[in-house]
Amino acid sequence: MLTRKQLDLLAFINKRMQKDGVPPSFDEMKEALDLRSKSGIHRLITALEERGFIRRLAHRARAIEVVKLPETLGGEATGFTPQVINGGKPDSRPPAATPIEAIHAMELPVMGRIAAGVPIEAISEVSHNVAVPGQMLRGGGEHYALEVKGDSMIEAGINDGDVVVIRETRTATNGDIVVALVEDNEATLKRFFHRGDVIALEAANPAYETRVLPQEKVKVQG
Amino acid sequence: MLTRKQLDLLAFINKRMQKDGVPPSFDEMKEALDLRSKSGIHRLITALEERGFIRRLAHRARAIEVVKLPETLGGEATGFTPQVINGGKPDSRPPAATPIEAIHAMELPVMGRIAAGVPIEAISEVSHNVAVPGQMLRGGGEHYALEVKGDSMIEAGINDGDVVVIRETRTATNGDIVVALVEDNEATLKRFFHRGDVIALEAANPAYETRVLPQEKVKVQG
DNA sequence: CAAAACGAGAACATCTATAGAACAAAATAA
DNA sequence: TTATTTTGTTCTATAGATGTTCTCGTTTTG
Repeated sequence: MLTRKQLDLLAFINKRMQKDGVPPSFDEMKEALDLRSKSGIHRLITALEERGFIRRLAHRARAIEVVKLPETLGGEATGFTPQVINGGKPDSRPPAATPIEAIHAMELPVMGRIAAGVPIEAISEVSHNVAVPGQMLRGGGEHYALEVKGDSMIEAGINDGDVVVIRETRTATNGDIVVALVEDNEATLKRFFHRGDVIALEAANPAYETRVLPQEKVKVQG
Repeated sequence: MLTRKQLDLLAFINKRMQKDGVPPSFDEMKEALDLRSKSGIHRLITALEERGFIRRLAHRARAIEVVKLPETLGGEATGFTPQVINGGKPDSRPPAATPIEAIHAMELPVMGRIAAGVPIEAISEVSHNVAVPGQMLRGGGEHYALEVKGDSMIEAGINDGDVVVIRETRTATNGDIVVALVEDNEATLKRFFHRGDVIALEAANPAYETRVLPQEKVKVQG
């Protein structure tokens, strides 16, 4: 797939990206490959682009991005034996090279933990961030993330330790799973129901009871 | 992808966002990069926007948002253990050789559906892609995604309709959740146990039985 | 509302970077 | 070996990146 020089160059670019965060210029690549002219680099770059290993923005300085790496540079190194599967079974192994196409994703702050079962103290500080695909952030508004403590929502597919993405809002409709602030000091993750003038917070686990609270004591947070 | 200045500016903006919660003004950026004019900043900002690293509202003060960070600034935090279902041994490949760790998210092909309960036909074609945060992909190797059909793994947090991320491998240790190919024509998602010279595939749902099969009839796929 | 803060962008100069033609030598494949 | 591809070089033309100064609207805020 790649010639020696092309591989060398790709390895160099990749190394520089890892180290500096900035792709090398043609001149720097020239130095690295011990050439006396940038023109050769230009051809190698073109070849790499043509083969899909790098991507570039035309006419932009240093606008190089490594898209995939060949196996020999570390995409895959294990010694598993590729088995031949018969019977018309499509071999579903992904292509040899590792696609690392970046997509639209955002960092969301994990604000702390929230109880899915027993309410714990209200939302506290930011602990760290998680990357979340853009698709999860539809609908506008501010989003944040919480780590779930407890198992009351287990039947809704939310388990202890899961990180949930919350869209900030003050309103909810029946059946929504919401972060509710109860009496201004307990945050809890429950399913929301409006019954007359009270609000029911129901867990998705029979082991927990539904809590019914006066409207004014419940604040929907997300 | 980015030039030095662009990277510096992006890093500065990001830092300020983390610290103050408010993006810096052009003047503040000007100071930070030791320029005498905001105009240069304006151009850098434009370049960053063009490359998709920041997003802006035109004609709004400080209306800058960092959308993504290049690998090297990787705010990629720790702690979050994603519910990645992958079979296979821990992988000790050096980070530098594993580019996918550095990427925030990538598209994985959903290769089809897999039975968590009753085995269905083996893995078939690519249906679509899903975005997966880079953190789920650590450990090197090839990854792909499968949509889960059935509910046998429900107690492991894997429900009907979930999309699981699979890391391709041929080996597994006891207790791993694996995609197993049984008798070359049924793919199934189960917990893997090696018992003497037979292999047990156990569902995480009491309603399903553990299947015990001769070693040679089971092939671990991921 | 009005002053202060802020952002958009034109114009100019300087330096760096990329594009690519042209030709020769070396490596590889047929 | 011959044909083809890959490499190495030199040179030139264009274009991008950056720094600077100034001007002109808009937005924020007291």
